[in-house]
Amino acid sequence: MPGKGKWQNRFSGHGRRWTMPRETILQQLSRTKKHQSPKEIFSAINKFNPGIGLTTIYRTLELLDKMGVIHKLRIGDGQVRYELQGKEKEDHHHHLICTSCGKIIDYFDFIDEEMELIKKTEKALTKKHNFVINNHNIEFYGLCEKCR
Amino acid sequence: MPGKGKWQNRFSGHGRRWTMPRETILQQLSRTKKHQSPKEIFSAINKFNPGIGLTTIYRTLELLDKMGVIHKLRIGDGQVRYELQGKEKEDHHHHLICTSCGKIIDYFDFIDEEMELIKKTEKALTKKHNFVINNHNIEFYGLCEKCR
DNA sequence: TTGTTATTGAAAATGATTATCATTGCCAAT
DNA sequence: ATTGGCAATGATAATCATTTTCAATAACAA
Ligand SMILES: [Mn+2]
Ligand SMILES: [Mn+2]
Ligand SMILES: [Zn+2]
Ligand SMILES: [Zn+2]
Repeated sequence: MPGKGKWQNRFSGHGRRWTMPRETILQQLSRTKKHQSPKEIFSAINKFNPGIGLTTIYRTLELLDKMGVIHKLRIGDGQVRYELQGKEKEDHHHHLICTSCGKIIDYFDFIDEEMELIKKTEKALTKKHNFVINNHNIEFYGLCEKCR
Repeated sequence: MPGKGKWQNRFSGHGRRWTMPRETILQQLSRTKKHQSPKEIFSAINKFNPGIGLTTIYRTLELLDKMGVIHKLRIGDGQVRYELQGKEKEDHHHHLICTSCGKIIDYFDFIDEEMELIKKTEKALTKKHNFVINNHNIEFYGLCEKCR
């Protein structure tokens, strides 16, 4: 059944429901590659759909993150940020964060080499500390073109 | 003038003052290798020195971080954490964080290889995005022995 | 010793996130 | 197509970490 919406199938039949707010929030996340905070998402949606509450945004984002549909970012600016989680290997990336203005740049360089190192490290750490690793995070901090 | 305290010289003569609260906070940070939150540091100090306020803890930690004496950690548990910043190359490490109980493990494995990759990436990113990189952060998330 | 001013601590303010709870509406079963 | 159970919602209040304010204090250069 094509045209049902890209994500609906991930909600049906799991005790979860496909609702208008969730669809709207996913649309807003799809609309840009920016890393949006709950408040930003709320503001954007609120302009044309004032019915959706900030609480729902928070809850939905948390759920989508747990489902692996989106990715939660904690740069240090006082609010959490989210971006859509691509499914392809080429979508995997990390971030360059300006400590002055908060600008975030996605970078995709050396990801292969990085993945190799990550795998090796993961393996060693899993064995050494009896730890199951599910995820990793790499970020560079510095000053962007405008701020330095 | 030896025995003046390990850090005093970093405060004198820079418009900064060497005070009892600062010394106490640095002592508390030295007392353990744990990654302590402001509140935890406050509680520990408060037991034997109830005069030092939580506000001062916050301000001092921020200052020490800016001075490069300590390192700020933002794992996702709702509060910032700090650890002493070692000066030797061997002190450089990253973290393994349990998403269930919040346990943090320092690891020092593959740091050399990592540094090589980091340098290469930094170089490329600096050129490509005209960005000055000052710092980086790497962490693995997963489940610790007890939680999995 | 003294004047300047960085530092401090108590209290209040801020601001993001979470909890509560009555209401709504999705959807599987009929 | 209807409906009953319960997941989801939204308004509101509560939490809780961090920041701001401001008057009092104390480090330290002169
Ligand atoms: Mn990104
Ligand atoms: Mn550490
Ligand atoms: Zn910038
Ligand atoms: Zn654990």
